[in-house]
Amino acid sequence: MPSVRRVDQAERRRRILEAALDLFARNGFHRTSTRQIARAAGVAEGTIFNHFPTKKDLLVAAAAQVVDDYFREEIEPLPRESTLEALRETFRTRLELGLRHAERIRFLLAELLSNQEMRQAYFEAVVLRLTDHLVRLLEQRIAQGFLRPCNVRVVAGALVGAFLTFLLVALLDEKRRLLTSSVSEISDELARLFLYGLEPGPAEG
Amino acid sequence: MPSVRRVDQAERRRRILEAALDLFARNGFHRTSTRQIARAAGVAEGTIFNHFPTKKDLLVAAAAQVVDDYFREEIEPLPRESTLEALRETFRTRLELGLRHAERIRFLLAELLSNQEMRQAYFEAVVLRLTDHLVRLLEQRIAQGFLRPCNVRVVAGALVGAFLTFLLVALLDEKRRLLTSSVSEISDELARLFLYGLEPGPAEG
DNA sequence: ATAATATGAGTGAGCGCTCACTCAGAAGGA
DNA sequence: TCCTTCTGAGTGAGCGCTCACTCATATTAT
Repeated sequence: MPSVRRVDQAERRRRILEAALDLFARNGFHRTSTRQIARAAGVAEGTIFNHFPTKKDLLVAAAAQVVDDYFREEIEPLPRESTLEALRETFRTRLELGLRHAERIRFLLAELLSNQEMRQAYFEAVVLRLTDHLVRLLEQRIAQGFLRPCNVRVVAGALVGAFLTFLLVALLDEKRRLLTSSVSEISDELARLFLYGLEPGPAEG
Repeated sequence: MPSVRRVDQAERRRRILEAALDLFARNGFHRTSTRQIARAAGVAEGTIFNHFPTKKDLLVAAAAQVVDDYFREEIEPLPRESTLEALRETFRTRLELGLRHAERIRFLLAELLSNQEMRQAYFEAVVLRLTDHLVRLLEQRIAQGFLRPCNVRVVAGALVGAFLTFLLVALLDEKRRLLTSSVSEISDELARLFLYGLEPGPAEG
């Protein structure tokens, strides 16, 4: 039977991680001191180091938390009915989820870009996971004849890129000079772009 | 006539900036000390502060340098002949230039993501500049009837996103598990994707 | 000689992390 | 039940260190 003590311990750890992630996302890893984290978590500074050997371990745990939270809500496969509808809905739900997690995703990306040691692990966890999923979906639908054959890895990269960029732009564009459309308008246009391309043609109607 | 001293001064400033940018790109802003910069530039630590009041000023100047260097090589408008060819060539030259500047672009992006103060200024300088250029090109070609009407801002965002993502992936994917194709293959596929879309059709041949 | 500039040891602030100590609560004997 | 002993997580002042930045002095150009 788990003692009362152990429950409290897990809860304390969770609170420290929560406080750290919150501060990292708002102010960045380097601008956040362990003293600040302790104050925000309502514990003594030393307690942090009972749960996480170093500040870097806290960073790694925080980054893992972001990835886990994002992928908890599963990316469901495109329904078979209409490819355009399916693409649009996938874009919409993913963009909305991303925008909800935007601050934390920015923190994760910033760390990935500036922290050489974290790249390998999280590149695998985030980018490969996203694109592998897309690659499987694309291959399946090409086999079914719904999409033309193509270099699926390049196309998957472009899809992830278009998606990530909207998150970044949403974060950077505080004056809303670029993100003037709504999420559903954007999803609409992206779905049409990737399905029909930019060439004028009969697909337009 | 400019004195020898003044030439030396400008040259010194340039060397300090060069050394700082090099170290920032390799190790990140926070992991680079002013002592390191001084040693790399071959000057005393105090000299840095004669040219740049604070370390942050050095960061701002370094970031500006990256933007200037990237945009020095002008983005020429698409030639009129073949839209597919033009798109492909634009992607190819931009990707190659980006890959040459990759480490510095990563540094710039990392700072943009983690440094709240720099966002406003550099968002304008980088993202708006790139997309505004694309928006103008797209509108022009739509008016000429070469492309279907569309939400040009969304499409421009997707193009910039696909482009940026390949740079990021190139930087993160050390084991080359995603970037298995050559730059020209990638440009080829992207041009076809954005022009014809993914739907099977007569455009395929 | 004078002004302009370069120098680098020095400064204090702030950092991650430690460790001697505290004390609530579990364990156990009577 | 009550008292004693044991345990280990929690605590926070403080350590050692690094940092950006300063300033008295040296060097150099005119």
